[in-house]
Amino acid sequence: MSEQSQLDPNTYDVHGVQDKWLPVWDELAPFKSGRADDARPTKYVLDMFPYPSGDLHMGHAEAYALGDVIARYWVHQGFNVLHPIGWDAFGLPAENAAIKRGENPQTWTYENIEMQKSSMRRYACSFDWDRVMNTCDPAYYKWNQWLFLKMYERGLAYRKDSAVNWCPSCQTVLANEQVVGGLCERCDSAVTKKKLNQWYFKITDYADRLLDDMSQLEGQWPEKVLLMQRNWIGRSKGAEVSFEIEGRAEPVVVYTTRPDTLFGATFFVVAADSDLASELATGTESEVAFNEYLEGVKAISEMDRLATDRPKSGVFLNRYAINPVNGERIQIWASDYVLADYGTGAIMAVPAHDQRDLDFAKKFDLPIRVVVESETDPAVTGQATADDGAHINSGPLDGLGKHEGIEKMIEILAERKLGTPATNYRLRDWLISRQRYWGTPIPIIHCPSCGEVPVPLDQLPVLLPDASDLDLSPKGTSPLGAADEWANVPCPKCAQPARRDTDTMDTFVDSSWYYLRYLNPQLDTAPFETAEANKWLPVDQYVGGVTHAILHLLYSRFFTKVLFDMGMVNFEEPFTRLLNQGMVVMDGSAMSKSRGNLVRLSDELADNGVDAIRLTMVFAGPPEDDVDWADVSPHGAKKFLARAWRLSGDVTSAPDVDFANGDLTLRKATHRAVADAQLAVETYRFNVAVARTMELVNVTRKAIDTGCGGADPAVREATQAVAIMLSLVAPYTSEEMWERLGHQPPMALAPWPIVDPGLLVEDSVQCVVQVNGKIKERLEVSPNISQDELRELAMGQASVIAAIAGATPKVVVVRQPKLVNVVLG
RNA sequence: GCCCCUGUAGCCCAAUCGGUUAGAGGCACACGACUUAAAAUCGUGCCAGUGUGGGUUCAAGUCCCACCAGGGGUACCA
Repeated sequence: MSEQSQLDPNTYDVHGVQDKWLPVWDELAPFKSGRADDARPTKYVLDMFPYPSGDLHMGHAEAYALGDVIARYWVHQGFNVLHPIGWDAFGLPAENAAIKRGENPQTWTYENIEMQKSSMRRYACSFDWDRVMNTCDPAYYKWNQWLFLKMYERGLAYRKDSAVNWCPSCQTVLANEQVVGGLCERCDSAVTKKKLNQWYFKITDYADRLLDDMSQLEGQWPEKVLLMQRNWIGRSKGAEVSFEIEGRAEPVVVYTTRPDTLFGATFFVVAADSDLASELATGTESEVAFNEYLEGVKAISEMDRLATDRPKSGVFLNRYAINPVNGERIQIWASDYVLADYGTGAIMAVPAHDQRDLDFAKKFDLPIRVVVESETDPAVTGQATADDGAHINSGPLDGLGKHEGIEKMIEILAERKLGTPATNYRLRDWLISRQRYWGTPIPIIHCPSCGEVPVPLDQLPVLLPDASDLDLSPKGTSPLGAADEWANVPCPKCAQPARRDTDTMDTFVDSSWYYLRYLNPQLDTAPFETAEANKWLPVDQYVGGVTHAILHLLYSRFFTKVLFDMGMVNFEEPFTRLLNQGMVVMDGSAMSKSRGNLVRLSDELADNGVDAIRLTMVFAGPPEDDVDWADVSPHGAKKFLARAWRLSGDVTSAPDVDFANGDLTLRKATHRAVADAQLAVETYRFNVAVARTMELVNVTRKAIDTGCGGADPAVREATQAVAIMLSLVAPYTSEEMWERLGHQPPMALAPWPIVDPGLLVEDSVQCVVQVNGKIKERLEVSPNISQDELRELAMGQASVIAAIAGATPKVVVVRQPKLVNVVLG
């Protein structure tokens, strides 16, 4: 009571309730999930953890408001909910900010984390604050290194030379996701390729499982995300076929999805930038022309390469391959339309049935042979035909359709040992090396005599050297390379002078397993405890932006499968349900300073308070849709909260009053509202749940003012239901209402109202009687009227008899209790 | 180019299974109350036939086909 006296009981004080309840919640810790004696069933709600670049913004406000609805709902439903938060704290922005301001990336990062943490507390996120962790803590990245070494042991971490994305301005490699339209996402320079020796995770070993296990996620993840992952993995089935090359001892293998069109292969193309192309060109009269062409190809920027309507180019190598099924001598060309790193880097070209091959054939006047019957002639129309049809000009395949043709050809090739069935993937291994400072050092030591030597597990973590002694500005090699004292160490095997690997890991490694670290963020003997993992995981509900639809979610799924194979977890998919929230935009476009449409979260919170902003986010529309701040009304949300709050002051019955004697109409409305809201929350229609709550507030207001009055027990029942439903989105208002209603905090732990099915049943429902679909009569009938009874009743109505006018009904459709339709001839 | 999603009042959005006269909620607007007045607040009210054209059905916002518009994904993957 002493606390309440600080607030004016007649005025809804937005900031007053925040200041009042925040310390109380800190004290009561209603969302603590680690108690050993907790017998409640478990749920794990996970929000994608934030990157600590400055304070929270509108996007965070939306995402965390949505995750909170689910977490708080499950708590009210009696679950022991694990809802943790941490920071994805390694990464380039910290390094860039440090370079710009001359600060230490570590200082910058931890300052931002503290700022975000305090904003989140005030925003009343239902996090378990005992489980906080940051990926840049040595206690965390130690286990990145441990996992890396376990992967290395299993042959899943390896080094290779490869052409990687390189930004000549930033002087660093870029991940695929940092190349936008061929340009560096930060400085807009044209990205080039550079051959470097880098570390990779062998995610391609898991391609089939990553693809096939998606069937478990069907219906639980957005269809769009599953589709994007399927496309990204890009499994295709076909065959590998050997072609003899004149003047070369070894045959060359090509991959094709259409082995049935082999009789239509009229030339052969190798990727211009492949080793094979150079080898075939060397010593021929085309060598000079080829080298010129290759230089030209290398000079083309990534951006230009992406142009789809680029004309085909290439050079004849003056070499010939032999078509294995018909013995034909076919020309070998080099071109950049064949990719060196997909399949075998060489193809059989079937111009009649592949558009790219046809474009090439027409440009260089190469032969075109139709082998699958179609109405149009590709050579004339310029359109390759890929439809099913009968094979022609194909010897033993003649007359067969596409599917049988493929099978038959594979059979023939196998018999003659010229080919085998084969599967190819678009997915590439995951390049994890970064030439950056602010990341996890790769725990490998390079020894001149022993080669790659893993850092012994008992010497982990390999700590980052102090940034203040290093030049972090981009210069094309890792800043760690300059830390000689750090890098020069004796080889763990032979004790001779050796050198640490100076690259750091991609930060996607950090986020691939953080959901397991929350179980025991302080644990010093393992990344996590298997028993705890099997108790809490897989995550029941994951919430985050669709921007991570492919990379983060694919990598996390990969890690989980590796951990499963290592026997460390007993599940193979980490996230059971996934919700992708939309973005917060302004006037239809993404907010940005340069556009001048930035809405500051701190301003919005100051004007309307935490609850109103959370409510606005949730009520704006379906959670997957973008919230356009121009279309919503935080002020309206605040008004509604005041309206709801006012109810709690008008309830005059005692807290323990028996609802059974309350006004029946209001009781029914309450139970209907709770039942609807419950269903809406469970099906992600949070905006609808809010609308139901608003409706109940309106009905209760009327009951108090012009109906049964504030003393009726039903008014208390309704108002308490409002408070609980509201606690999913507006925890401060809800807690305040709960106290005014005579209850103890924390209201977050109050049980969800139990719906009485008896109160959902109506005494009577309206039934329409149609004749030929036109409404002739409305009847009040019992909800459990029988089909025959209703038919009889309807057919007896004067208006219906008049409308039928003596005709014989063709059919009478009865959908009791709501509809009868009499259909005349 | 290919693939996917979405089109409901001025605006944001609702509408288990196909089933009453499409409307739960909100914004905006109009009017009324309060006020010297205005703002704020409270109350009352208003508006579309579901992008277009076909089809299936006794019955279509809901299912099917085509087109149009908007949004997203992808980029020569053989």
